[in-house]
Amino acid sequence: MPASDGDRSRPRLTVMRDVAKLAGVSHQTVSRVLNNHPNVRQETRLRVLEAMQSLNYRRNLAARTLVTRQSDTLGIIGFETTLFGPASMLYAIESAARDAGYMVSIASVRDLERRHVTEAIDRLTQHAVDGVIAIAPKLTVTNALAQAPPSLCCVAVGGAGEAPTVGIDNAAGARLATQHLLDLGHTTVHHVAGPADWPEAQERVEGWRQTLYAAGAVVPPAEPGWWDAESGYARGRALAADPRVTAIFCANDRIALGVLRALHEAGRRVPEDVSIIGYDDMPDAGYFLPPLTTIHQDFSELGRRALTLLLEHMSGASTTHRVLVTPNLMARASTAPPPPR
Amino acid sequence: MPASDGDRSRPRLTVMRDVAKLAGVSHQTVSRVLNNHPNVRQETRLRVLEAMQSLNYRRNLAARTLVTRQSDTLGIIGFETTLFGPASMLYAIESAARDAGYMVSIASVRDLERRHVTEAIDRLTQHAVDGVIAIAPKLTVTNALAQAPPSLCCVAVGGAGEAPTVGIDNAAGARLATQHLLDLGHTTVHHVAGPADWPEAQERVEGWRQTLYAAGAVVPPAEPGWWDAESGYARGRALAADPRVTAIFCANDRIALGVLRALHEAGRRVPEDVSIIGYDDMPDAGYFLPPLTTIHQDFSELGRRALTLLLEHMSGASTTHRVLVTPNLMARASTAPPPPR
DNA sequence: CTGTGCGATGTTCACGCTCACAAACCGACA
DNA sequence: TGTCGGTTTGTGAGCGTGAACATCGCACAG
Repeated sequence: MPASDGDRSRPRLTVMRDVAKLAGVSHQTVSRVLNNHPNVRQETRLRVLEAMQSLNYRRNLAARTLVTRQSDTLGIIGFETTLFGPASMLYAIESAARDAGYMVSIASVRDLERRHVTEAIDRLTQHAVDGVIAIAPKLTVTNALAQAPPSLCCVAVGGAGEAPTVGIDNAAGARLATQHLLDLGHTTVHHVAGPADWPEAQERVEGWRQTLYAAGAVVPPAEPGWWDAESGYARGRALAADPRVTAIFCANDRIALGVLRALHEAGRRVPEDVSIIGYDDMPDAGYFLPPLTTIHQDFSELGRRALTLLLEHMSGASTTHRVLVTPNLMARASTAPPPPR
Repeated sequence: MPASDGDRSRPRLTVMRDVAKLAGVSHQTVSRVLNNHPNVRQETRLRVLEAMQSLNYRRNLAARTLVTRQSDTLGIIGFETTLFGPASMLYAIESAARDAGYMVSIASVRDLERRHVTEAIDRLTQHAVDGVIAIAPKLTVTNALAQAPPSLCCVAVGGAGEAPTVGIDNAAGARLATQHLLDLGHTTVHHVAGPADWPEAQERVEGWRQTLYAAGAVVPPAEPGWWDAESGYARGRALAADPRVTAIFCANDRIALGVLRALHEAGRRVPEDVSIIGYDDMPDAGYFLPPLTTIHQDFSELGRRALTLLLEHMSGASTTHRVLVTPNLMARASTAPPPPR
């Protein structure tokens, strides 16, 4: 003989109706309590809350999403998230999102071909995210973002382009770095740049160039490279061989590490012979040989700002297009006045 | 006068019924096509697919989740994901998950108090994830995991504990490192350990100790510290002051960086006077001064294994409890035979 | 010619929730 | 006492999908 029906294969989880029955109200009242609707008598509310607690009730978000069409979930499009910068942004965004009551889904992109970005947006859309933040250091991304369905709010972090953007003020950081070296007495500053197709790298080049120009200093050529120590080492060797080089601004700390090694091998001391300044203030930059002067960026602030901007756009309350976070200088031992000539 | 009803506030998105109508079938047939049900005539299938394409139909996953109780989403509990190791694991897991058709939601944990971990599990549960992978370098996490609702499959990455675990074989890595130094002729090897409450750090201590013991070498004391260069620097100064120290195994590369600096300041050359070996092979370890010999870990492999294990457990096909990935040695310039006495 | 079995398709219901609307209730005031 | 404005609560419908069951057509054996 069959047992009482209803307990088939599925475990039969606690739903609103159960809470309602226990509290002696309708399911709608439970819903009201859950959504903090004002028109619920205090006593009723308490009874419902108690019932929820004793049944260990959790509302089914899928059902909620089905009817409200919003998921309280944000999508993040990630790129190169094993690097310190992007990883920090990711973390910062996630933290801010959580504090704002959002869940975060992540869609990493192996390379920045537009196709892959579009596909990532697609996956996120299908999972009904309410908005998207893209860690988007290249133009392809921000532009692909602009082509997302108009109902989907997107914000780009880092880089530049058509979509609303939040970023570190790279030009300002580069100016800070360059000016610091000029102020120490160097007649000019060399630059080891990042990749040419990354806006962040270009903005740093720009800030560096402007500062030199404004100071009436010679602007040496700056050939681009990749973001790693290997690239810094390769170009550092060339710079080390040139005795006129007394100050080098590196597009990031990893590049600086490579340059440091190249100078060391060439027998040029830092900072006595050559001053080096990096960018990022990655962990342990203070323990390089010598400790690296660098530009510090507040990634948590960046994440918070990105989230705020996204929420503003989602609620239609803002049309701000670009938000910049100001970086600051961390002076350490790798910079000093130039050697007496 | 009111316009035709149905187009109220909400944009009225394309649903199965629309596709069905266009293809001249019932919505259920559309559902069958979508789920690759075998019993659909080829011709019908094509007609439906065509209709889906022309309407740009995407199925509503919330509705699907509501009825199937599964979301094709995995949860990741992240800790310290701005560090290289965890960030790499995160990325690797996400990649593997995507290839397996899963979306990934992330819940970062600021600190590893059990309370916070439980809370993270809670958030993920509420969002109906099908399973959880925790980046869990401390016991609190794996144990909290074991307390998750039994219906929720959890796998821990890194560390050890009650839940099924995937990790790098830290003891093996430590043996590799220690043996490498012994083989070079050092009479014993000192160790700068990681935090005492991190299993990964303890396993490294254990592997180091075993190797020394097996070789009949003196086992020096190894006081624990944190994972960063500052900690390495502090303990490096003490070691640098002891002329008997000729070989140091550091629990990770960042610690090694700090030790390197301490030795440098004390005027002890690496590797001529002292050999140093790290752990992690973080990016640019090959550009330290000197390039760091270290233990390399394959994080992608780790991520893939973690996902595989989780899926196996979810399908009930496996009871494997612990999976280990073998690390290998990256010999670079920071290790050499001891100085002649 | 009828019955049987199977593949292809349609019908109906349930998933758990929110929304719109209706009903009940309460005090106030003419 | 009746009506009115407001608050509190209940009822029913519908969100888009998948599962169970019903139906239909057809081939083939008896």
